[in-house]
Amino acid sequence: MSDTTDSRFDPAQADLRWQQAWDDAGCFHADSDSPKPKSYVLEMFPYPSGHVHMGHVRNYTMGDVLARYKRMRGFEVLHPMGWDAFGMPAENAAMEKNVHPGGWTRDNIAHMKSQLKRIGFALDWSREFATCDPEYYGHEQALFLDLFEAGLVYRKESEVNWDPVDHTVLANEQVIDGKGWRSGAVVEKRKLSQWFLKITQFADELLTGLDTLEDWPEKVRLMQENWIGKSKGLQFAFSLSDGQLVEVYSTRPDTIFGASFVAVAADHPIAQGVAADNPLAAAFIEQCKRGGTTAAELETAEKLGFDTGITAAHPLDPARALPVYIANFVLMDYGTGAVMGVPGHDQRDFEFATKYKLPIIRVVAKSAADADQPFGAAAEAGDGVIVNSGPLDGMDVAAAIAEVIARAESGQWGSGKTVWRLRDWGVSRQRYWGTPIPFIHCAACGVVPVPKDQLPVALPEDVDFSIPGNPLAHHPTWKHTKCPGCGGAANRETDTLDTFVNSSWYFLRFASQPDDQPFDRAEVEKWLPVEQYIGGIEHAILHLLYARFWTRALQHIGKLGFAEPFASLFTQGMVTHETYARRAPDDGRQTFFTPAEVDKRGEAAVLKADGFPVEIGRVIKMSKSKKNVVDPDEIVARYGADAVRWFMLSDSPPERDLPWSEAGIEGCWRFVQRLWRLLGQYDPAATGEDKSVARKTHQTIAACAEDIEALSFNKAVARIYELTAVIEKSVPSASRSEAIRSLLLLVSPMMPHLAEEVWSRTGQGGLIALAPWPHVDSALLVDDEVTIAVQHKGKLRDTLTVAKGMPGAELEALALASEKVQRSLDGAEVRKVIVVPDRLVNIVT
RNA sequence: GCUGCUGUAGCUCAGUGGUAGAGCGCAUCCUUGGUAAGGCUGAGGUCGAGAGUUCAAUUCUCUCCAGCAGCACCA
Repeated sequence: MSDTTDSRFDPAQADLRWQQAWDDAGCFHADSDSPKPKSYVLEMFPYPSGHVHMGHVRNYTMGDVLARYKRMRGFEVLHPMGWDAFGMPAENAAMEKNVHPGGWTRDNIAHMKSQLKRIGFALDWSREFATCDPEYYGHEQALFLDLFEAGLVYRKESEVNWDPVDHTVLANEQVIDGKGWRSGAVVEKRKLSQWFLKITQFADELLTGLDTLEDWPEKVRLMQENWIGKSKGLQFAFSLSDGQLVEVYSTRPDTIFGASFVAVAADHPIAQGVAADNPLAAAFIEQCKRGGTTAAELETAEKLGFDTGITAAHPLDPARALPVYIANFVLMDYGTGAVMGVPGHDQRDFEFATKYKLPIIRVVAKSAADADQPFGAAAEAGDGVIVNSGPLDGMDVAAAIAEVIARAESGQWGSGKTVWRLRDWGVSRQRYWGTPIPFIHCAACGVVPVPKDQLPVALPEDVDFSIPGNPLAHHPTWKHTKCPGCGGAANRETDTLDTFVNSSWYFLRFASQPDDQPFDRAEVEKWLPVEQYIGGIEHAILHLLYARFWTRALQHIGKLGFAEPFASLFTQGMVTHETYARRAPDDGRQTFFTPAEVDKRGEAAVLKADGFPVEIGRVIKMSKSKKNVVDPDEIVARYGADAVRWFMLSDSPPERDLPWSEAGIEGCWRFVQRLWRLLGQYDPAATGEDKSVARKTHQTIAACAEDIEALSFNKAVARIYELTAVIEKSVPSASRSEAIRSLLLLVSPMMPHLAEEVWSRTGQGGLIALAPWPHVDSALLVDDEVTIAVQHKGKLRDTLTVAKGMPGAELEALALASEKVQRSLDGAEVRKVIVVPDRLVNIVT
């Protein structure tokens, strides 16, 4: 019966053979001209750090299962791979190991590619590229020039976040708690001329566009919404006693009659002006600047102010003069850098007013009768009716806001304004290993774009990393060139582009890669938008917002016909592992050990080297510093690609973290072998029907399809376990053989090597990678017999097995006739019987 | 502080207005020619807590508790 003579599946033999067979057959080559419906499955491309880690394996396994499944369903699938190859680590390696960033990156790519191939991913490697390829970044330079012509690129002097360790500028979002996201160094402020992309021009579109992204996680949409940070309010000016004007912004102009002071930021011009001839004010400003910026420090920081002695006239009650303070809690870079203080209805203002004994005026109350209710220990920021506000009294908050804005506009002392938290995207980096910004600085002509026929502006190969700062800037010859305008001597721009620019359009280049332009619009539009994009939640804001912006910008200049690149987004969880450590007895510092150095004995663990116990710590994301990493190469070498792939899909829902464990991978390995034995029993000659097996088979096929389409791989896995158990317990029949064949097809996207091996040994033609998904007989999806629960006093007393659809009256009679039920009733009077057909009978006494 | 997510077997998770499930782990036993293994059987649950709606709530509603994540002097 069995054609599989080997008693065990040997991945070391099979994996490589089938990977070669797929390559030879060109199975995963995506044909842009195919008449089939198209599906673009994309995982976020990796940075070539040198090693594939478990997080990559999980990410790419998910995409791979989906891609293989889609192909089985008759789609022409684009599932590409490439390399996000520019960035700091290559330069760090260059400095530390005295290698060239390009060579280091190329070596890493070669190694990681071989690792990915060993896991058997169904990728179209013919479309592979690295963002450090001059062809790629040359096209990127061309796109950058296009955006420049469209007015979406500009240069301005701005205060920047300077990382003193990396010697580079950081975007706001790359500064975390005042420190560089990569170096961890405390960031300094510097003024530099920088290149910017006008992302703010699309702020509203990027915000409203989120509503169209129904297949994105709610969480990610919310994070982007917060990041864009739209707020509506009134911007207006106070006339000051010294003759100046100060602009303030408020989202609650309805509370304007509750204002009891004006506060400006320490670096506001008014504050600077006061400080110029008041040493006390200058000292206070210095004190503000020393204040910490971490969340914890801000939480506990006391609200502090300095009374400038200046007063501001209230625009709706000119008799009132409000004191003007310099305050440590007002930020210069949001709104106008100055606020009106309304202590009654803003917690910060409340704390400030309490400290400096300023009036706290109630202007919003539960009802008009509560107009003089005293405040408790906090401000009241909620809704209500306006009181103590002259012409606004009796209005609700929304009406009062509209009224104040209308009065400000007609009185010409202010106007309604929308303020965004989002800033333009500073893309200049003072580094070597990035896309050179294609501009030339000419003393006569100014800043001139490099003509497109001179692209790419290629990086020089000979660079010196021994001097701190930008190697491009101190290269002896590279920057010297001729001005395209006047032909005179000129200098190249030595800044390079933020690497997030590289990843803002790579998904377009995967779809179409002509030599003479970045992409062909028609071809891109055949594939895009990406049907399913999969990656880590850490890119929820930066990469995904930039890619959305870039796509919209290209649409804006007529290069694309769609606005959103990723129709559906999935953010997968991390791969985690427990940690093993010992604490030094003197200072309590932890020394961590790798899983390989440790022997687990039940709940405890000992160090192999000395046999003494180690502490088992929390289950956290695999990281080098905690040494809780498992190397995919070793695991694949021991268990083969399929067991690892299976582990990545089973147990945890894909959006949640997946705890790696030795026991887990062992279980997967055993299941691979169990399947091997079962699938080898395929016998096309068997006869006879087994309805329950047939039913289970078709139910599983239908459910697995739904699960895979919803990316609920763990559910599909659970159903495959169930079907496996059912088939194992069945006796030979045609139904059983069909079940085995279906099971083989169901597992083939997840365990492709095992599946090919069985497919070939059981004499089925061709490659299973190209076979269609099994057909579902919908007649077999419903059971024709059902089990009915019989309850009395809320407890189960008996079950009945009856034909599906039996009428309620018959069920009731059968239930009451049950011996077990009669025993439970014990002669009690039946008051009511609830019958739910095909489900249960409940007898109430 | 605000927002979101999650609480079901020892672990990781399915599931449902009506009989509480799977895999792993654990225990007993069998096999020792599928053997760095295979199999039988079994134990194990206040479905986070409380209240409400209902004949019936793990499921629906409300309140609370715990854990995780993101955001945050954003005016």
